Amino acid sequence: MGDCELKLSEADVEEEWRNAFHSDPSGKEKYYINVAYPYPSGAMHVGHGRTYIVPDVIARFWRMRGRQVLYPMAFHVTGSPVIGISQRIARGDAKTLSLYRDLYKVPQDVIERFSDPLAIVDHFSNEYERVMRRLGLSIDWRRRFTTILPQYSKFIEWQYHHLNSQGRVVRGEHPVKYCPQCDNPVGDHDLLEGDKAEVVKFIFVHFESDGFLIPCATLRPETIYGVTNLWINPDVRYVKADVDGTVWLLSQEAADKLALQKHQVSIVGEVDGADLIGKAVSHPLCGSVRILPAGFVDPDMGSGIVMSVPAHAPFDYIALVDLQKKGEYTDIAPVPLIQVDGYGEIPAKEAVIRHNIVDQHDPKMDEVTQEVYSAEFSRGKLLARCGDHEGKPVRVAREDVGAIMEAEYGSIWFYDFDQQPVVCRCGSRAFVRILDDQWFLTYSDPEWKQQVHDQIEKISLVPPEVRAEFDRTVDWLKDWACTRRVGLGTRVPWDPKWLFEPLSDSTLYMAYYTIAHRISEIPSDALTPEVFDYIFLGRGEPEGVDRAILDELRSEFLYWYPYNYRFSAKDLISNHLTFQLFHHRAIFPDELQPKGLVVFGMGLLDGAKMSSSKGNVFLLEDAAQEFGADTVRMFLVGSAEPWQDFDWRNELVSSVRKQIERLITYVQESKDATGTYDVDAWLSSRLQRRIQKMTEALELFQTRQALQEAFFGIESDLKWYRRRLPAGSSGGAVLRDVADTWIRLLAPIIPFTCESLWRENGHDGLVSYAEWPVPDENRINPEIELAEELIVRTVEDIESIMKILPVTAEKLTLLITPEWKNEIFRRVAAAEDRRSVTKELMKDESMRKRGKEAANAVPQVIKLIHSLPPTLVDQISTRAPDEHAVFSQAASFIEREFSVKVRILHAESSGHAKAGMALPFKPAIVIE
RNA sequence: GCGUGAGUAGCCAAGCCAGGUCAAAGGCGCUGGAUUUAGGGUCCAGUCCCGUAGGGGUUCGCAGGUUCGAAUCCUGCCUCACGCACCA
Repeated sequence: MGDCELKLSEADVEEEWRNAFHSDPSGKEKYYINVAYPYPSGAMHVGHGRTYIVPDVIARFWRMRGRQVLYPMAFHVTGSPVIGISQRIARGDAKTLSLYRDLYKVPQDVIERFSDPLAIVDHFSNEYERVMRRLGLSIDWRRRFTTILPQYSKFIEWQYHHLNSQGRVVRGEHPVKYCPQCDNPVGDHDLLEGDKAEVVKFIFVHFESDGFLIPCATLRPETIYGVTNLWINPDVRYVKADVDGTVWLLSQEAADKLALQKHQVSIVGEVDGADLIGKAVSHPLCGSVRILPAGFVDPDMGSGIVMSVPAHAPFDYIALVDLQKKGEYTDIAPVPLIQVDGYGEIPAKEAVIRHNIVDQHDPKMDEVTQEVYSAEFSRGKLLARCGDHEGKPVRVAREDVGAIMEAEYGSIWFYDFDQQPVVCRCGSRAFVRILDDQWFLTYSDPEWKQQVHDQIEKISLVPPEVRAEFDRTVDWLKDWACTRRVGLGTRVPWDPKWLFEPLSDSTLYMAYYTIAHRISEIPSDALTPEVFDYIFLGRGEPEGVDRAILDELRSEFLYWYPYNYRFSAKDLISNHLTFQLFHHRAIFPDELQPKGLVVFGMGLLDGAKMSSSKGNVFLLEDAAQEFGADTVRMFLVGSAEPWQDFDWRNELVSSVRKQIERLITYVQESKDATGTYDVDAWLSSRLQRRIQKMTEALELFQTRQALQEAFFGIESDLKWYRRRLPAGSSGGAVLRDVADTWIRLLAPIIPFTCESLWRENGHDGLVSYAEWPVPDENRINPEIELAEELIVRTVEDIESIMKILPVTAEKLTLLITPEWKNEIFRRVAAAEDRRSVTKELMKDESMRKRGKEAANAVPQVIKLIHSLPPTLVDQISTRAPDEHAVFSQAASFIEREFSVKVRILHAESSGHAKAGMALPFKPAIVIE
């Protein structure tokens, strides 16, 4: 519709806002919110859009309510993804190039610079800012920074200086994916194949034979009690190796892997697998068993030698059966050690039979193995032959037996991938390597955990249900490897070959925002830990920076901190959001701890998960281009509450656009409204309630609910208002007041439109800083609302009768309830036990006089009361409207609505057969 | 498998925590009507089934249970989402 053109385009408004949201400490009460900053390695899609728009709505709301609001933004460029991206682009990788060229629409000349990872983050940081401005985010852009800024690095150094001196950073060992060719750890994005592979921790069970050790890798150490034999591949050449001073027999592959896992390995000899068949080996927990041949044994898995538990491992069972079919080793029988519901004595055997497995090459073997494994792990209990472990659940026994083997029987841990192959992008195979000088944050520290638990109790969480998840996360956290060898970031000051990894350098930056715009002017060399101590902790006598400046920074920090709310998607609860609580607790005093967290749901696109790599994304800028920024905003905050998942569907979005157009048309039409009408007071009264409800909703971050009230609520009030006006009228001067209020209520959500309308309605300043509407108690009029409610309900009744009436109505008579039924209504409403009301009432002389008529009315009234909202029941019983007067006044309205002659009569004086149906708030209706 | 949360009419989504207000708000979609209506606007009505008087019947993942009464409380089951670690 072309007639709702706005004076100011979105671009005009964006320009007016360019510097409008710079925020400095003032005499006003502050409101500081922040969001998890983006990693700018690609373009923003609509899912990102909501993450930043919801806080913007909140920021705009509180700004209008007179708070000094700070909403800052920065960019997280720490880590290694962009390094991988830049290398893939340099290499001309088609998939990556297509993603950046076709999906993100990066110009060719810019892509060419992307072989430098910094060019990528620079480019997309600027893009983010541009698109965020396009969407109207009221951010103080002066405070923008990236996490590799020298000043920020100094800040991180300061943070870790404290954590380290508190003993919260410790050295330990950690398994990583590692490429021997590149001599470097590799991230998932650095892999050609196996990027989903996980590192699994096996235990080596050491069997002994002729003075050397035979290790068998297993995840199920408790099954040692059921070992009947070992498996070895007769076609593989094994090696004898000196491992940490003892001679082991294992595959060459396993020996190589061990060498990467902090073991001294040197090969001392070779043995054919075939030569080992039949040898006896022993372990103290299972005694002596023999080595048997099996073709399924892979030298690249574990040690290349497998311990066999035929009672519980289908592979072992079927391999044994295969041999026995040939008449060999018939003296070996499965030894059960686990009892599990749903299976008999030998679960592996049952499963194999149930699935009709013929031999060990059956493709169903993996599935069968998984089935038995799962059943035993979740429900299994150990049998008597397991000694002290009898009766223990499998998951407990597994831990216990593993620990005993490690402590008493020389077992070691062995790491390997859960799938093969894992290949580095250099083409070489990747392995698990143990880095023994890795730095850890001691999140496992029970005292620290307790402090965080205490903090979680005090913090405001939205929605409150996530509290349990935070607590669980704190309990579950172990020490966190907080450093990496490759990537962008800040070096560990005391061990500069390491960098702080991304989740560990982004836990305190909300504090950095408060001074970011000022500190960038100070040379980083001057930013010693003492300087930050002064700014953030208020102590010390730092040199090198003008004290007056430091005092200003200190006071700005104290003005804003602690932050009021931090926003983030729910997938960060289990790491980032909880980490930052740990760090705040460790560094800042009680009064500076985070006050609140808001957790978002996830975004879907046409019902499917949004994913850049799968191309299932809708870019935010494209959305703004196609629908307008306000439409995008209104859809994103209105289609679901922030913590719920939302689904972007283009056809739903276009209807939002029509809604905004209706608003514009309404406001523009209301400009000339004059005069007064009877219903004005009702509209005014309703408006006050809408203001109140929307305000409450936004205070609770319920953007959807807020929109329901402020948009659809007011719209539906207006529809009824217009319907109630005399024929030919388009409404009174009250509409101008409604328009002014409406614009302000919607300004946080659709600020571009509202900014323009506000201007058009003759206001000078920005609506972004206009005063938030406050409900005017004097204009709330319950009597009028109640009277109008009576009319609404009656009109609905008339409509539903008309609908099923075959004849055209000419006359309509409303029969008003007699006063004594009002008395019954009041008595029933007030009664504790509604079942005995009749008896009570009949004790009353005046009621008894009416006899059966009164007795019949009671159940009718009870039913009526049950069907009305309790607040309405209260109102009717405390101040029942003069129904005759209400309808007399509305008679011409009803006549017009239904094209009938209307009469209003008292039921008692009518004598009509339907007169008895008249009840309070429900007149009898006679249509003829 | 473990942890957390969720399953409501064609779709989205309120309500459930504090049982009767619930055939269940609101929006979208769809259907019909009105409109000097451009077949994409606006307004009105309908949208589980039945009904020539404002009513009745069957519903809120499935199966039970508690209660005078359950979408709302309890138990079991099924399904889905997020997380399960060194990664943004």
